[in-house]
Amino acid sequence: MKTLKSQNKSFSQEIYTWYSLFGRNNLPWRKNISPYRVWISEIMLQQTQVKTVIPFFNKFIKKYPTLKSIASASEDDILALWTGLGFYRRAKNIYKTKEIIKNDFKNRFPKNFDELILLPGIGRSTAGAIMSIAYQESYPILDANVKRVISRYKKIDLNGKDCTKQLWLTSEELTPEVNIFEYTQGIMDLGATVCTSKSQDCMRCPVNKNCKSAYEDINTRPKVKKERSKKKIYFTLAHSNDSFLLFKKNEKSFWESLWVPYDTNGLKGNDIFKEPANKKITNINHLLSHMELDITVEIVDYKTPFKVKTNLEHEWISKDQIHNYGLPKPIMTIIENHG
DNA sequence: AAATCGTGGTC
DNA sequence: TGACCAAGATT
Repeated sequence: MKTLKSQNKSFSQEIYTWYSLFGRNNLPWRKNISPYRVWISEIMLQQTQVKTVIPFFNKFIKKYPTLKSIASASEDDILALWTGLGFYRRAKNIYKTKEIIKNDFKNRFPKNFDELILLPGIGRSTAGAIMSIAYQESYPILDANVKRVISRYKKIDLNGKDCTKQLWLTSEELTPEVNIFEYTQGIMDLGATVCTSKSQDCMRCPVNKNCKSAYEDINTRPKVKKERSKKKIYFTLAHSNDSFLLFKKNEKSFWESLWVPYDTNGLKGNDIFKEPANKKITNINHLLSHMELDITVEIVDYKTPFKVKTNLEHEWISKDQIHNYGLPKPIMTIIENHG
């Protein structure tokens, strides 16, 4: 019988070995690993670069180091720690999930994939990451790194139909039963440092031998051509005695549940404000992923805070308390710079 | 199932 | 410098 046992190590073994030599071991969520910390980091890392997440993760963990410590946190508490990070639904989902874990799991972090994937904000990839990193059980992931690495390795067209299904099947095939922790971290590190979206350093790649795209100058990026719709927003930001009048945004749209100035809804003369002692208008162009905001903010200064006649949820928030509230980045910037 | 959901890194 | 895109999930 012809035994064609390959002299080469398998894909996962190569990744494992490479990780032990070149893995990024200094990332904060790779220290003191717990299911809770893995969960928080994985949520923050969704569609967000490592470099961006690091300070947010550290700040979050400093305030809420454990599942127990976050048990009684409010949604606003969690949103406050998300200010400036974006995709604020993630923070709301962290709130929902910790409530579910508290009420339905006796505040013990779920250990099964089937339980994890039912939790808000945890999809297949995040559940797989928690299983493999926190519990060291063999589950595939499919984040941007894995997508890129295996699509090049197997030459899967990222613009093709059903490519997501193919990618998941491929990720399953390549995912090992053993050393799952190192493999999962390793393939992400490989995608982040060697096989990046803008450069393919095939010379340093541990799986270049069987890679169908090795040393090819290919572009595996999917075509994304999205028109950004434009939206005008008119805010009136009342300020007095170092406090700012903010309203909780309750529409099911962007920045939901964050605190913003009064939205005049495009009406020039607004109803709930008296004539201010001083006013100033600033204009900001702010990009979201799917739209372009043209924000006009009229900052109106008053000698003393006044009672606001409205049914809208609102508060006068002092500057030293502002960081306990969830605000969109551009609004936070305006407030920090005013005064 | 295409749209929605943020912000900053990177070149 | 504008454009791509990043440890995706949800509806």
